[in-house]
Amino acid sequence: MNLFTELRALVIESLTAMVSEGALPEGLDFANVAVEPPRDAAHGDMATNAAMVLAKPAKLKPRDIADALAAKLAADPRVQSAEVAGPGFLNLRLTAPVWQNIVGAALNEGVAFGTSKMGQGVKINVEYVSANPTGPLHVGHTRGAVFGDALSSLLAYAGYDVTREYYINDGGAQVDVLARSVYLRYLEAHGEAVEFPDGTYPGEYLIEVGEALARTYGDRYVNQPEDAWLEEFREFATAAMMDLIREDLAALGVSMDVFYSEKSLYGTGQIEKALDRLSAAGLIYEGVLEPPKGKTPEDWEPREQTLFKSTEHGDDVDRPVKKSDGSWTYFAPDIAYHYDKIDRGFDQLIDVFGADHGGYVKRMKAAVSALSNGRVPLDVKLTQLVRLFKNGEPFKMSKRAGNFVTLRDVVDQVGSDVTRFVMLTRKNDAPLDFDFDKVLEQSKDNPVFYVQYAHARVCSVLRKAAEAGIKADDTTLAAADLSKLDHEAELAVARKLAEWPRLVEIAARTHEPHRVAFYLYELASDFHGLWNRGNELPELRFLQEGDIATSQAKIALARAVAVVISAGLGILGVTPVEEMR
RNA sequence: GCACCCGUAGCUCAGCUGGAUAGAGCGCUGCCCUCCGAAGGCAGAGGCCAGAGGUUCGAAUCCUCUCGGGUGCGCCA
Repeated sequence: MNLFTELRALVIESLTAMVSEGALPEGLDFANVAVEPPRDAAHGDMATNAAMVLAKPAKLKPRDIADALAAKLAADPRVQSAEVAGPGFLNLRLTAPVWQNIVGAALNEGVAFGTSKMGQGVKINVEYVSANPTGPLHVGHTRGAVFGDALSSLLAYAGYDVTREYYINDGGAQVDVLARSVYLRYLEAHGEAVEFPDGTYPGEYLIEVGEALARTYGDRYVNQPEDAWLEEFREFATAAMMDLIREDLAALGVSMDVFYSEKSLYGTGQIEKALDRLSAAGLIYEGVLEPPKGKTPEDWEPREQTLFKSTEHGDDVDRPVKKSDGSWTYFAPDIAYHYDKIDRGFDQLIDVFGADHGGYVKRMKAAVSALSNGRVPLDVKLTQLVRLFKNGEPFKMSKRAGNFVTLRDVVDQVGSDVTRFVMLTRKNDAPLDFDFDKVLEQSKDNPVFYVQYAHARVCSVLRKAAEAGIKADDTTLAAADLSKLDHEAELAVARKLAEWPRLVEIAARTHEPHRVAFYLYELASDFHGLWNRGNELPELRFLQEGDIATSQAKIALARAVAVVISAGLGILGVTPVEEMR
């Protein structure tokens, strides 16, 4: 239940009535009429820009429209007052029952309070992580994983039909490198001394893969030429790495709906099919690319290649789909992969990439635009790097994986919940500082703790209520006499709760799950503020001795806060705690 | 050279399809708390939103340019 949507409907209804009464001309477009919380709470509960937006097309003064609209709105039982202010804003104050009902709605609807029909069941595919299957996930992947997962949950909460997908890059040269690397570990398992030349993966995580190969194949491939074992080792190692990656993801609480293999695109005609499609649109040609100005590679020489005319769809230069030896570039299977997503009927696509793939965005959008005739929008979200700290010092770790900090290193140290929350308290395109000590600190300075503490406090109230023999299940609380929530400080918290459904829609529309984390922090802050005021004003305490009805109303408010925190943390993939330890 | 992202308080960062006097935390200053709701609380100072133009009723937000930082730029994915 989105109160802002409801009030906007009231405003539109009133405007429509004004048109039929002749107070406004026919044919006005109300699309830009908004009902939002004012920046300054002193202005009221909600504000609408209707008069300012309509003044020009209606050829009327903003204040005249505002005055007439105010009179209409004031007649609604939900509206306590409607005042014209500033350049033509209409500030609304709503009656206390409106806010009290929000508390009841949160309790009745539970964590579904805040779900939206905005998505209308639109099929949306979110591709994230998609790390090469050559080793364990590192910190950069962790951020992408958390972001993609939270975004997916957010979109599902907002009414979209979401598919979470991982693209396995198992078709390129890097899996051959992987195979050669495990071959060395395989030899090592047979007691040979090996060295890892440049261009191989020296990480210790391959030792057990080599041992497993030794168990499976015995010494059959020792001192055999590469073409004898390469394919088998590649399959084996890739499968092992994907198992590893799945475990890493599971440790973070991420589970994918689809793992899509790049390799599965080869030899099935799918790549050809996608390129034929582009070709039919006249977007494939043989040509020679100009060298990039200012940074010409040493070995640059003009070369004719098969090119995709991505410039027709917004890219800066056309992009090659075939290498000079006639094999596909990495871009070709990616085109086919995205074509397949379109084929599977997705209405919208989202790709989550690391920031180092930023240069890839335009060509991918161009491909999707061309392949879907502009029907399917692709949004590419780039996640910036994570800087690790410990005690304020830059942090490096490098034993198991070679030279990078793994997802496991992070999750094992601070836990999945903390990792996820911290990584979502920053916009995806802003770099993130992650301090192993600070994120575990139990103080107000730590947003993770602060939000969890608010939830725990509510649980504490519920435990105390039980001890006092006060019935406080959600059904009972929802039916409590909420009109007893009449203190301004309590209504302020209810107002914050009313923002939740609206925030969900904004965050989903902008594909920005960090907004959820910031909202939860604000809600927790308001709740802690109310709690603290109970120190000075005993009547604001949640348990009122000897007054069960009032206690239940106040507990209802607290519980509603916990419900929304649970819902929000659920989107972020964080478990709300019942007590702090 | 070109493209993309970023530039907001001393620091780290929010800021809604453009809305009113630009917010939060940390730090700083002051006050309060002698355990029973203080793993603190209240208040205050602190800003040319990198800069300059433009769009309009109105710009941190949209457009153009400049400066500064990051990332990327044909047979690596």
